[in-house]
Amino acid sequence: MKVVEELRYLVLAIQREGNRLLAAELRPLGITPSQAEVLRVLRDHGPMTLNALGGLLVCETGNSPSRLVDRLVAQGLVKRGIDKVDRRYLTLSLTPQGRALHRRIITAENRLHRTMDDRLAGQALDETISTLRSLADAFPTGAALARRRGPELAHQEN
Amino acid sequence: MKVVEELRYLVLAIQREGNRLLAAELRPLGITPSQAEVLRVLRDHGPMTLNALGGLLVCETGNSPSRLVDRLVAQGLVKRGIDKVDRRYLTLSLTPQGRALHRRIITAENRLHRTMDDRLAGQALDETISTLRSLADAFPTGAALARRRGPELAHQEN
DNA sequence: CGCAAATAGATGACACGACATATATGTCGT
DNA sequence: ACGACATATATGTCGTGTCATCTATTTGCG
Repeated sequence: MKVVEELRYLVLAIQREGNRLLAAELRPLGITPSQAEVLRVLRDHGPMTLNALGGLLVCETGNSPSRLVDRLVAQGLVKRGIDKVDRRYLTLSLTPQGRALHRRIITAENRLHRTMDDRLAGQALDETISTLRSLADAFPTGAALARRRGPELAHQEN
Repeated sequence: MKVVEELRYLVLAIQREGNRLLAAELRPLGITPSQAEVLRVLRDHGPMTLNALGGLLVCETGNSPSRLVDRLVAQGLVKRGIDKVDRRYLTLSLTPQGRALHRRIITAENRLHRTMDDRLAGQALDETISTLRSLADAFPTGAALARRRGPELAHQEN
């Protein structure tokens, strides 16, 4: 098996299992990993339009995450307003419940991160991270992630 | 952002983009990346039951990939027979068309792999691969992958 | 034998993701 | 002001993935 092919399958396997574990941690909170990412981005990067949100999400490319946001609005976690000046734009922001839930999300995510840390048993990750970055940064969602690491915003991280 | 968290998002981004690119390469062939993985496993690991197939797939955990196989059977790429001795078991194998299509799949995958190689620009991947393996191997789908790497060690014939 | 437990697979339900297309709103050239 | 174009968002469709539950078949134990 070619090296890049093994890399491809490893990435697939890790993404699947990570997602499954995170989904299990989040299930008691009534949300999914993708929904959690939306809440995270809205909390860190303030009120924003749907397109801007899409530009910062890793979990969804290209498309406007209308339906993803729909479910969060339906749960009362996100407020969807219409821009007064240009009625095409939405203004998405967390509701107080959304903000409160996000604190519990961080706890759940930290449990996953602890599990991952244990599996990695103190291995250095620097080279791995930088290799994966050079792969990811060339792509839209990788760029989204880079944007969240962001030049301008040094928001507080959990 | 914590290191393992960055790792998690990088893996997500790379998986998404890789899947998108591969899907684009495979679209002219009328199949999806998951379907391609089934054909690959069936070609490499002979006729097998649905559960055994599920045990070698990275793209789907736990469940029997009934519906995934359904579409391949509908396309005439996979033959689904019933075991004469124990009628609970299926016998899945590639049809000649499935075998023929798999050759074209390899070409498509190689185009993706070339793209990935270019992005990685000759960086050494050894450490990255071994780090990711230590993460993946602890999980079922990672184990599936390990089983595919070393078919000789695999005594999972059920 | 006769029936409970186990095993293989199928199916229902739900939320993604991706692509294509549709709708609503705004901008701009003339 | 009008109409083509552009932009933001919504929606239809399809194929996963995941979990829960269901059916069919075989096994095992009295």
